[in-house]
Amino acid sequence: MSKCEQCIVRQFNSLKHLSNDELIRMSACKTSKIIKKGEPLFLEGEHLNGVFCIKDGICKVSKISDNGKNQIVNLIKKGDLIGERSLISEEVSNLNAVALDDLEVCFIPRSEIIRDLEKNQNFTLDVLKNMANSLKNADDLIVDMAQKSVKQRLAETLLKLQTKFGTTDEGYLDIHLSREDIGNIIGTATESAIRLLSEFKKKGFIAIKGKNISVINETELQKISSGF
Amino acid sequence: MSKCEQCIVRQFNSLKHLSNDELIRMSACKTSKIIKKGEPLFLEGEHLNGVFCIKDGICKVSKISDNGKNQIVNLIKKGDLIGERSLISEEVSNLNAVALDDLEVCFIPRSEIIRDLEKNQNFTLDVLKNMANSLKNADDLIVDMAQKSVKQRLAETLLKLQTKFGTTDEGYLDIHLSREDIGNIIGTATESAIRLLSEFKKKGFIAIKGKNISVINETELQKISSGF
DNA sequence: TTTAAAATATGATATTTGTCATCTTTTAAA
DNA sequence: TTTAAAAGATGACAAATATCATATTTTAAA
Repeated sequence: MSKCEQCIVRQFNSLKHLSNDELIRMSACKTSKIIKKGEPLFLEGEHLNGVFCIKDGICKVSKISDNGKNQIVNLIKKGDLIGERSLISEEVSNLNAVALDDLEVCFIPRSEIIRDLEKNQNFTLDVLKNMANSLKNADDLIVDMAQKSVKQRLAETLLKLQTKFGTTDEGYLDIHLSREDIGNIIGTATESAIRLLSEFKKKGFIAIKGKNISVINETELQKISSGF
Repeated sequence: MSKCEQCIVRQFNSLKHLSNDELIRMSACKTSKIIKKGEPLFLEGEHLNGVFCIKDGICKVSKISDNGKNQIVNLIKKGDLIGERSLISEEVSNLNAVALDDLEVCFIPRSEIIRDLEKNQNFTLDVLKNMANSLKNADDLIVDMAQKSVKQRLAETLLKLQTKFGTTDEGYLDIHLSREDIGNIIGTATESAIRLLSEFKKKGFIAIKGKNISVINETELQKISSGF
């Protein structure tokens, strides 16, 4: 079993504010898991008895609307924590978390996190800062969803994916999404997502090879995203 | 100048966790303001040097999209705090706050709030809980905006307004929104909002008298909201 | 490898929604 | 009160997007 004190991933999230003692205690109670591609980390309505720290892989966070359609609200990657929101609200999860590729996670039990939140002010303040940041991102997304066209949202999403996940040596976005996933991120039918991707490709703004997408003309996508 | 220790509004937000000493210090540094209907409490890009506690009135919180359209992301009422998010992130405001009717607010300087966040764990944890709750609401709104039709969103919004603001003796929603505001909440053109309100009225789901709207058939609106 | 299932692609069409124009009503200022 | 401006209402039309059908390609299981 690996040790939290020596885990590099910790540096990317609020756990970096824990003391050595706290980390040792955490090591003793945490468990590691592998979640296979397509499998859920947790689902809506599920009681999360702790939080997950993503050691490797990407996780899509989504919610089923009243209409029965799936909307991806966030993509979580290596170094992120997930599950704190529900834990802090003392509610069952309001979201689904599903592995986009094979996921390596550590599960930290609820009691341990609560203890740290109550005893370690720096940790709590950092969790608060991250939550504030998530809220800002969510507000921005509300505005985009409400006011931008599907085409604008696709352009914006491609740019955001590039910023968040970077590119491979060949210049492709370092994340593999199905067309359905892309539709579920921008909030449109899969067919519409496919059509617009084809259009962007035909116009030379992007290149596509299967699930590999690369941004060719960032400037043009930026223009489309902001409505010109 | 009124005293925070004796202010009933405090009971509705995180300030209820402050000690008497902390409240006395807050009283000494806070300032009261009246914001006239239509006037901004603060605007996007503005540096908020503190937070506001709403003593009376309703405030619309919005953001201008890249397209130049105004999207209302929240309505804030008596007892709510506003401005903590930007303060915690140490950023300029990402949102506009404009008085929907005459607004009575107290301004609490940044240094005072930061001090309480650093010293009073219960206060911080409550701020965190509220932020977690706001994030959940924001995620729900993202899903609605992305997946529901304008008609569904209008039905849902009317029901939400009733829950949040209640009704007057005559049964009207206890909030006065222009048709433009309603459009800006549900993310549609003012004309579309007007048309759908007329349709709901004609079908007997709601009654309208100027800016007064009352929900007549809650069940039917609920059905529409969830897509039936 | 073979083969069935899933994912991708594209056309045709219907529906939803936005935009623009115009008219009426309400509100607030002179 | 009068009057100009703002808000509300409605029609006509255009644009965006969803839906359904079907074909092709890719993926993964037997």
